[in-house]
Amino acid sequence: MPLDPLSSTFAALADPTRRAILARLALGETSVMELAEPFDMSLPAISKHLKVLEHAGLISRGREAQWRPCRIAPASFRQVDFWLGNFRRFWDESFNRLDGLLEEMKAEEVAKVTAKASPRTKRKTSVDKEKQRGRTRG
Amino acid sequence: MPLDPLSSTFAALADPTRRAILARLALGETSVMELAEPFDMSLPAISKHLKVLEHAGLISRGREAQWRPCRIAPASFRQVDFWLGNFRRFWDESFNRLDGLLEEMKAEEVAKVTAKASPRTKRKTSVDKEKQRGRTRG
DNA sequence: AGGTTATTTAACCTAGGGGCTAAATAAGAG
DNA sequence: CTCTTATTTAGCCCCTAGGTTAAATAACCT
Repeated sequence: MPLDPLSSTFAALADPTRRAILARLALGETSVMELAEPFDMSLPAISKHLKVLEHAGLISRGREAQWRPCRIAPASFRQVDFWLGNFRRFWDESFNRLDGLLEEMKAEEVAKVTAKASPRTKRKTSVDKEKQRGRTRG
Repeated sequence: MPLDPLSSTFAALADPTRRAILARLALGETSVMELAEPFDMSLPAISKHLKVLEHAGLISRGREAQWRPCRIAPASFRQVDFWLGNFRRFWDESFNRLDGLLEEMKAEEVAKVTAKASPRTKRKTSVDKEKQRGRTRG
């Protein structure tokens, strides 16, 4: 009965209402009432959606008087992104380039600080590297 | 009845069997029989899963004699990644750093042009800004 | 205490998802 | 044509997801 975390997270994301709620929460923490306002739907329905999102680890909830403010919780998003990473090479062409760019910038940053300025000019394109690369993101 | 693309994609990803199938396909194109082999499940069940994945745009299928080889299809993965990008700032530190760096660079650029050089030392925290930001990946 | 606001729980309904078995289709192989 | 292999379709179950309304909590206000 209890789905694995990734399954319940994806399941939670499969509903447009819930994704809209998350989009709203991306703008900042807010109450159930305000979250419910845009939808033509009863409050219990929204309450259920929030429970699903919370159980999926996509949001967390606090308590302030009679309000239960909701906010984005990063963990499950991170897991989804991580899982997606296994497939990124199938579509993200700029993945390698961006990755290279990041390293370059980091190197420059370091160069400034250490004043050692080892010049990076080479890009990597190898495929094997995909596997061994320490995640730059996540 | 017809869910929006993102919803059916997330729904397709919400099943561990289907994710396992995708993981197998990440290793390369293969037949239904071979995809079914690891699972203690009837072939029709697998067939249904494949149909769901195909309808979600996560795989595509060819025809070779009596086989219908399946392979990863990039489009829907890309869409998921794109959607996820709206939330990346919530967990990806390197994303924020990149974002900050980009803004800094832009600011320097502007400074050069306008020759007004208002020194930027502070990182943005405004929420509104998030909306107008063009995606870095995608 | 009694009232108002915010949110959840309970009980119910319906549609669709994921599984099965049996049968149908598609395409090579003899 | 017939046989075998690969895959899908057709029904049939059962259970859960998402919605509803009515009632229960929770916490503030007077």
